[in-house]
Amino acid sequence: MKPALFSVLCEIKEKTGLSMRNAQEEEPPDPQLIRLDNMLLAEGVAGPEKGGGAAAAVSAATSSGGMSPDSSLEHSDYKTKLSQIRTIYHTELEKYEQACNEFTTHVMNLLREQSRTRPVSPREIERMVGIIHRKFSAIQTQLKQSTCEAVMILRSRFLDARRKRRNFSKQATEGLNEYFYSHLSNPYPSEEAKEELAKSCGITISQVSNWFGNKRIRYKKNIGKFQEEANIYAMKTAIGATQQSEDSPHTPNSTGSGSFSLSGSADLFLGVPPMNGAEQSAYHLGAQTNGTWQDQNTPPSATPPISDHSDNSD
DNA sequence: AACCATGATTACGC
DNA sequence: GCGTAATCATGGTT
Repeated sequence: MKPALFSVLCEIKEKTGLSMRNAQEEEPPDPQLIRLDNMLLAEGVAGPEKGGGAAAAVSAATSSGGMSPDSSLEHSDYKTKLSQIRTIYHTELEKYEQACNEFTTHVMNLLREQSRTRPVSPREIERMVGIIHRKFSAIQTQLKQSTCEAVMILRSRFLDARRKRRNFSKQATEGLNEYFYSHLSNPYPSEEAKEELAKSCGITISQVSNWFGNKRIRYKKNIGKFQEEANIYAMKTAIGATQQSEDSPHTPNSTGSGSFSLSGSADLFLGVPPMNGAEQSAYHLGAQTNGTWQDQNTPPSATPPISDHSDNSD
């Protein structure tokens, strides 16, 4: 008697409540959650356990950053921090899952128990479970979000080289400057030259490229400021070249920087005082000052298409 | 602390 | 992919 009555009442409840609750019945895919999942997976936080996970994370980080393969010390530090995040994430996740299961079973038992004294349909229980799961998954999403944030912060801390900037050694800067000022009319080192510079200066090729990029732009922006430096290096290379030519009349093959063929640029440097020349001094560096090196492939005027100097005999 | 120098990154163009 | 220009973030200096 009672079961039959209850089932009827349940049916009525279903019908009245249907319109209200049907809306939240199906759950949307939630693109943000997917995004978070993907990121955590890519970061190696959510992936397979240990070892492979961390390695994958580091490789992903390095590949995306395009960093140099060295600096493994920082990476190991990064790795430990990342695995810390991983463990926290996993324990939290597990905790939530467990809590969710416990709560769900608890509620289910409760409802089942209550179904003896009041009309509770199985569907209602099901729906309740769904609600609980949704609530917990919302919490999980939050956990994922904060984990993602933590990883991002970690990455920006450790992998962003700007934060770990060290000035190059004196010799390195010297070598770079030497090349720059001795090729002032066309300060674009070839791949080979970059390689040589990198090797001799103890830095990477991309660092050489960065350096030249920065140097060109900063030089061009404020030639006056670099006048003194230019003179010093021009003098230096000139002296080096003369010494070398006295010593042995061969083309230098060591760093490729030697030789004084500053054609239009270095001839008057010796007479320019370090301080006053700033304003009117853009003169003596000729081509590159007004032309600003612009296009390397189409020389504006009488320059022959073959590179810049007489020295590069390779 | 303010300031400049400097290496690295980003956005964009070719 | 390499270049410029702008920008960021840190290292040194004052």
